Amino acid sequence: MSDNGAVSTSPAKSDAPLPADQAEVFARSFEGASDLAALSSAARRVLAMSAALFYRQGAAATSIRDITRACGLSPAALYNHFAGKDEVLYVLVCHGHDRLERRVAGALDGAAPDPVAQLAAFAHAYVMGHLVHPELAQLVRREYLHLSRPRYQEIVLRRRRLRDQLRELLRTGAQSKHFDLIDGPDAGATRVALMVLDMCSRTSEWYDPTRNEAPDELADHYATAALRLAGAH
Amino acid sequence: MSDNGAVSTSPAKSDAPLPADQAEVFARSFEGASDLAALSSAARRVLAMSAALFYRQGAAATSIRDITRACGLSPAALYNHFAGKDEVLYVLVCHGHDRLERRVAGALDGAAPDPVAQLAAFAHAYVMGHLVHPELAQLVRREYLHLSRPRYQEIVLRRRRLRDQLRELLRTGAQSKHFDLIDGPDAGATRVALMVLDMCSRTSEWYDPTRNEAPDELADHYATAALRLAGAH
DNA sequence: TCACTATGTGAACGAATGTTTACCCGAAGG
DNA sequence: CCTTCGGGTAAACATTCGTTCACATAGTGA
Repeated sequence: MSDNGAVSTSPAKSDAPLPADQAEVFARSFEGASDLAALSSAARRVLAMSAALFYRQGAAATSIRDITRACGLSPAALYNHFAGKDEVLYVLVCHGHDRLERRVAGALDGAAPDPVAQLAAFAHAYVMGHLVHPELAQLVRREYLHLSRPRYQEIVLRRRRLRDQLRELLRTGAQSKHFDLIDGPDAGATRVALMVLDMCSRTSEWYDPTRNEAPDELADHYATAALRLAGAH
Repeated sequence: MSDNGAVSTSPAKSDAPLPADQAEVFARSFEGASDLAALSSAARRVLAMSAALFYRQGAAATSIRDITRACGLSPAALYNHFAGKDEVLYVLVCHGHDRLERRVAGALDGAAPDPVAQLAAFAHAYVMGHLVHPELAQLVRREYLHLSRPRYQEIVLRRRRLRDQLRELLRTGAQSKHFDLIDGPDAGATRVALMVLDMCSRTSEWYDPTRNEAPDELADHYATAALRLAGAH
């Protein structure tokens, strides 16, 4: 159980924006994406509309006919651009992961090399990655579970890599006494890594730009929270 | 985005236990449930099998025929016990919430009245509620989003109540200087409440009783982590 | 001009969906 | 003994699903 009750931007609401409007929100997140640059404009429209519908009602409840109807196309037209629904979802999920991973890597590169600064940079970037396009983050997180088996496993690996990166950061930082993890450096690093990732990633579920502070302000709070969790000094 | 990569008990795996075996796991969580006591044994079998299948492949991807076939029944038999699939899911989700809410309320009652003890008790009970039957917790959390509109809203309210309880606890504790919240007592309480709930509730996603420590040991760690987040002294 | 490719269409495919209907049986109660 | 009824069935309901097929149209490069 769990969400939290902080439901503001929640799915399947009657007062939610129309799919067409929301599709544009997703389309904006496509700008400058290397993987998506090769796609035709029609394919990108299908992708954006799929994202809006997947976000609104879940990929399982969204039919190909839903997608193509919203695009003003016939169902068969989708197959000119994608092999099927699973591939559409896969492209979206990959896009979301690309964004996040690039952002985190960039932040770690740009920060001072000491563990405390690195942890703060990681948490900050990780939260930012969930707040600049919260809808995309939610979509990815909820729907990657329903990918076909091989694609699902590929995504699991990508997620695991990110977690291992954070855990290693915490472990070495604990050994050099920059952190005071609740448990030892080993078990503690794993646990705290999960705490930080879980806590930060959920921000996309309730974040509402009209009611909450600016993304980087909120990300600052989460970065200092991560330092508290790690017992940084 | 977000899960974390700590996927151990994850859904839709080929090496996952058979639905029949897993149904028994869910059935064990039904014991002593007041709401479910009135149900016939056949209804409980349907419920347990539904839980196993919902957990394994999602409620949207589980057909009534799937459920009844696994129970050795005809599709029509389900309608002797439930109004439809939505009601089956609703009963399961309510059951999960009942368990958690009762556990948290009991823990708060049994703990010392000072804010620090209350917060620790809340976090401990909240984590325990997610670890004694992690499958049920995962099921509830993933699938309540797909309930019919009115039932979905009812569940949202129940979740919000729990969050408000924790926020109030943090707010008054901050005013009495027991906590040092990152922000002021107001904005800080909301934020820290979300951090604690989000962090704790995700435990059910990766917890594996064969690889991790005992539930109450892990809950202890999360309780002290919550105290760190709140800046308790 | 001609072939080609990209992008679209309508119609159909078989399979699966949630649900309803009419019917059946075995046990409990008067 | 006969009725009632909870719990079960088979069969059919109208939809919807993802996908494929044969075909149309438009622009492009040779």
